[in-house]
Amino acid sequence: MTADAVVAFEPRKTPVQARSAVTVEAISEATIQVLLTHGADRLTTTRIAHRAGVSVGTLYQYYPNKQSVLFAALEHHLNSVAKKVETACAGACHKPLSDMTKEMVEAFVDAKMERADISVALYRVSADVGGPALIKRIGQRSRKAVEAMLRTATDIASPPDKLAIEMMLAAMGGAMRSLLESGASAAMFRQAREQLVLLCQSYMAAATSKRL
Amino acid sequence: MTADAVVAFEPRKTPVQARSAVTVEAISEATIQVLLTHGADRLTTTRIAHRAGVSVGTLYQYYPNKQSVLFAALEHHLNSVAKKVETACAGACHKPLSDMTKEMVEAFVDAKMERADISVALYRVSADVGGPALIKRIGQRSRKAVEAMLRTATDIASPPDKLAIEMMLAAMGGAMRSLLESGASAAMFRQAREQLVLLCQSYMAAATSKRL
DNA sequence: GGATTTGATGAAGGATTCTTCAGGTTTGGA
DNA sequence: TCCAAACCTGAAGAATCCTTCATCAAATCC
Repeated sequence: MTADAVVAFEPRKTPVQARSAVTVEAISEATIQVLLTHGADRLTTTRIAHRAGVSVGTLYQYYPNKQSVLFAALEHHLNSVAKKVETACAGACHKPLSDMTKEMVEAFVDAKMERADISVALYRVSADVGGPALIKRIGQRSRKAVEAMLRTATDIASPPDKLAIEMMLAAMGGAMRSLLESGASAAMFRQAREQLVLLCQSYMAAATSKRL
Repeated sequence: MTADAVVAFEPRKTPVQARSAVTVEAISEATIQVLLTHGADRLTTTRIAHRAGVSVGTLYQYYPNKQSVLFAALEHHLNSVAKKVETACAGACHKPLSDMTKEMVEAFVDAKMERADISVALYRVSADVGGPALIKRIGQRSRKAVEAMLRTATDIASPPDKLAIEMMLAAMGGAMRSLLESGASAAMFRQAREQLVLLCQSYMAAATSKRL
């Protein structure tokens, strides 16, 4: 998974008939399932194919290699989370800074928690698949969404700058990762969610020098 | 690297003679070097041994398996960082909250940055070796150090609670990871350091309800 | 100086996994 | 009905890599 290997991550063939579309979906699902039930170490292409109810050859008809299968799963998950954050940002415009921050953070936490098991499983393989680069890319998208939202805040003159927003997102993501990987209880998550909101709110407020 | 495999992570034999102590040290160094020059994918026990100037058999005389070699390297790095944070905490007692926070955060950032390359290389293999569990354990140690420091703050009645401190440390570590993995420039790091200090300061202040 | 313990060697065993491809099956249209 | 394209199969090739162990060298002790 060196950087240049990423070029070989694109899917190999696009489904044409309905049955192959089903196959691809099954492989995608199976990947997560194998990850959850067997762990990252015993995640083999053969096992994924078997779980999906197809043969290995079929898997390799749609993905050029094992990494691309995992990459697709990771990408799907991160996109899903990012989309929810973006939706929350769009829905929280024209409100006070702390309100929009709260809604955004909660959307993120909830998106991650919704399938905590998948999140944790994917953290485990992220590094093997160029996860950091993907996270960086998707993180930029989220940053823009947050930035756009903050520009409409009703109680600040100018929004925090780019770096501050990136910092907040990185901190938010990192804190969430710690929590998920430590296998915290549901009760602890409720408290942690509040804390994370507070953390982001206080930072956003502090990073906003001038108020109206 | 499932949980039960961790039992096999302890070193196999302790060096008795001077030459073997040298060997162990060489293996440790070589591990990092191979990781940096060849990448995580081409990190093999044979290569590590070769780089260390010994044979594979020697390596297996001190480590029960490949994972334990990496685990030792990760542990060494994290301990080193934690120690610096603890030292900073000890040296920042009896000061205002924001001062101690600043010193602590800066110590952490500087410790990570000192060998940014190693930090990044180890992030890459962390998951393969049970890194999260180790991070959790060492994180607890750091939390206690921070907690003890905060209890001596001159300008607050009671320090933030356990969860808040854990949250801050998780956010701080996560943000740092993001930064390092994104390969930010030195100039950006200087700004990021300030931002991270601000983030932690504002959160600590917010998490402290009652002031004197 | 000889015996014992500690340390080092590295070829070879053993196991696993990724990936391919030649050949068979199903689908959909003409 | 028949054909071409799309799809699927899964045994086998090929490449790695981890780990061991019988054997040799060095160091320490008595």
